[in-house]
Amino acid sequence: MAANSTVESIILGCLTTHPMSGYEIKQLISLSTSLFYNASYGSIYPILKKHEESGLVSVEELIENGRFKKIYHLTEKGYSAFLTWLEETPQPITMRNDMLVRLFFFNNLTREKQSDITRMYLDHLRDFRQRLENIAPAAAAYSDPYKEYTLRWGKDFYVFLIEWYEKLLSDLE
Amino acid sequence: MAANSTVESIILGCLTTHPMSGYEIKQLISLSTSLFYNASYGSIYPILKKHEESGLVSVEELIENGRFKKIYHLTEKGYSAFLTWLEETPQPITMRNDMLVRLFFFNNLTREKQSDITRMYLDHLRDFRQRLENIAPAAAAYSDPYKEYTLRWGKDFYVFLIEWYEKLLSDLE
DNA sequence: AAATTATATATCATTATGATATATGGTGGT
DNA sequence: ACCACCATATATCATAATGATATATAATTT
Repeated sequence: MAANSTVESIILGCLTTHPMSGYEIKQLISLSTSLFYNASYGSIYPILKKHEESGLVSVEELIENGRFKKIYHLTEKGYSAFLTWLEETPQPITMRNDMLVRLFFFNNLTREKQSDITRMYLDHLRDFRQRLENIAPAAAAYSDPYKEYTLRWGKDFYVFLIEWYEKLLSDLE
Repeated sequence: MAANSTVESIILGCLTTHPMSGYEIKQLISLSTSLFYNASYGSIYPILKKHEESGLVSVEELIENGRFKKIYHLTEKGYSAFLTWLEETPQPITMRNDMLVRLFFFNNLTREKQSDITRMYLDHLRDFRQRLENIAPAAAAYSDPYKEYTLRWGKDFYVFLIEWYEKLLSDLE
């Protein structure tokens, strides 16, 4: 019923595999969806509290190795709300692409500084792409083809970006 | 001097071409950078006030056709702060990609619903791409190659997305 | 003449980030 | 054995940004 936001739904989605703590949800998001949709502790903990109040999750409080811990379980109502969200029309992409803003105003820089910035950015893109390649084997162990698809998207996107800025750099020189 | 944020710098960047009102800045952003970096009135007006207090812009208040209006001028200090920001290392991309979150959790849907959502999304992408093609002639009139580059990036990105989801759809079917 | 759209500024509740605070358990080095 | 550091774990807060709404007038369309 509840018209959940995307972050609210990601949290429910994480809990579909197994019950976990807020900390583990954050870890999972960082390793998987963060490339295309991130969430901070400052979002996650308040949303978990809200989900509890709405009955979408239930909380199991326990002490593990002497450490206090809250394990969140997805309720039937929570899974139903998640499915309702999942079937909705996807929202358009929004992004914060700092490099493109700089390119937009490149006419204020010398040709040399333009090339410097583009080269620096290409280094970052190549580095990031390599990190995505490195986590590929771990993701393959998921045995969920859709998790692999989203990782594939990330790699394809960074290949697109690298080729695009390589072309830009050669145009500048 | 001032460690400006990207939105703060976009506003300064807009004023490098000619003095304009907050309303005109918003219009300009919507037509140009919004694809890769958007800003709302709720950001723009408070930032303009802040820029005025920092001496990065000066304000000219006037009445045009009986309507009250504030025209913001970039000061030398403002242009200098803009250049300082422009030469900094670009920040990594962050995005909100709702469709990829749904794909990440596609295992919770029937094959038919998966295809429906993907097809709907492809319609949206094709529509959006067409709108980008339509504004191309207007942007060409800028006579600034870097403005054209960023528009080119937008079009290339949407071509990438359309091809990617066409492939996904054929995999699903 | 009426309705709608465009111009123009401003604020507000809500959402989200990034940083910080607090605390304990485990690991590695000397 | 001790210390430093890192991982686990929850929580809050100032700051930032959105999307909506309020207000007002001019211009355009019906």
